[in-house]
Amino acid sequence: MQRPFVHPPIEDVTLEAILYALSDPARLEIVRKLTAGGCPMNCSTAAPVHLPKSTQSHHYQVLREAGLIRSERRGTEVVNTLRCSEIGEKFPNLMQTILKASEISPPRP
Amino acid sequence: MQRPFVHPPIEDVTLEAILYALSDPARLEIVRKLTAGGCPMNCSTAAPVHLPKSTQSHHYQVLREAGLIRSERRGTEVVNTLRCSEIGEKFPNLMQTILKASEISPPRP
DNA sequence: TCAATAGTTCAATATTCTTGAACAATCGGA
DNA sequence: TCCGATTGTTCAAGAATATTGAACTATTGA
Repeated sequence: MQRPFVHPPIEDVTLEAILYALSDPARLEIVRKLTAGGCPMNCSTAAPVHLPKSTQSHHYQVLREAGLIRSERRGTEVVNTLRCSEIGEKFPNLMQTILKASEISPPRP
Repeated sequence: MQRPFVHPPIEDVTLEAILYALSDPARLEIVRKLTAGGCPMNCSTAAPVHLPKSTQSHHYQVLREAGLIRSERRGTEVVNTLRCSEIGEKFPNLMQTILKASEISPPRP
């Protein structure tokens, strides 16, 4: 049996959990795609392609539990949406500023 | 022999490392104190009192390696300063917005 | 009914965190 | 100068998390 998705109410969403969720490159990329593509977007579309699907699934769980995304099953797929407005109300400018910062060129390899 | 502190050049400072460093409540509190107190500030002053000192030392190392603080030995103490201007130039508004968000009331226990 | 699709769950390994204990460096006073 | 106090670092071991292959679930379409 597959467990239903759990989404924390916005009151329980913490800055620390958001920062932690976004501190992983794969998760940050997912959120960037969800923002850019104009949510919603399903898992396989938003996730970096090179990761195993069990790892991807884990990353979505972290994002969900941090309160950043909302996930809904649509048939065989899962559709994810950013919880933009709720987060924007609780933490003004946070997502915009972080996403803007994520456009800065990363250090050379 | 005690190793000298290593501070990454600002080009090597990544958003991910900053977010990760700030995702820990103790480290976020340290940075908040450094900001509020008008840096510089030594370790024992800035760190949450309830943590073992080896843990505190570890948190300063994470902050240092993320590029958030600069540490200098002054006699028996270590003085830490936020690398405000450098970070502010590379990631505009990032620190201000995160620190502002950190003032939001956390969820009830 | 069956195969394909899209994810989830589990379990094992790998990595990272936390912290007590020992150590290092500096300072101030006797 | 020697000693003890102060500040913090380093090490090592156990605790906690992350990663991922493999098995499984649910849904859809033929």
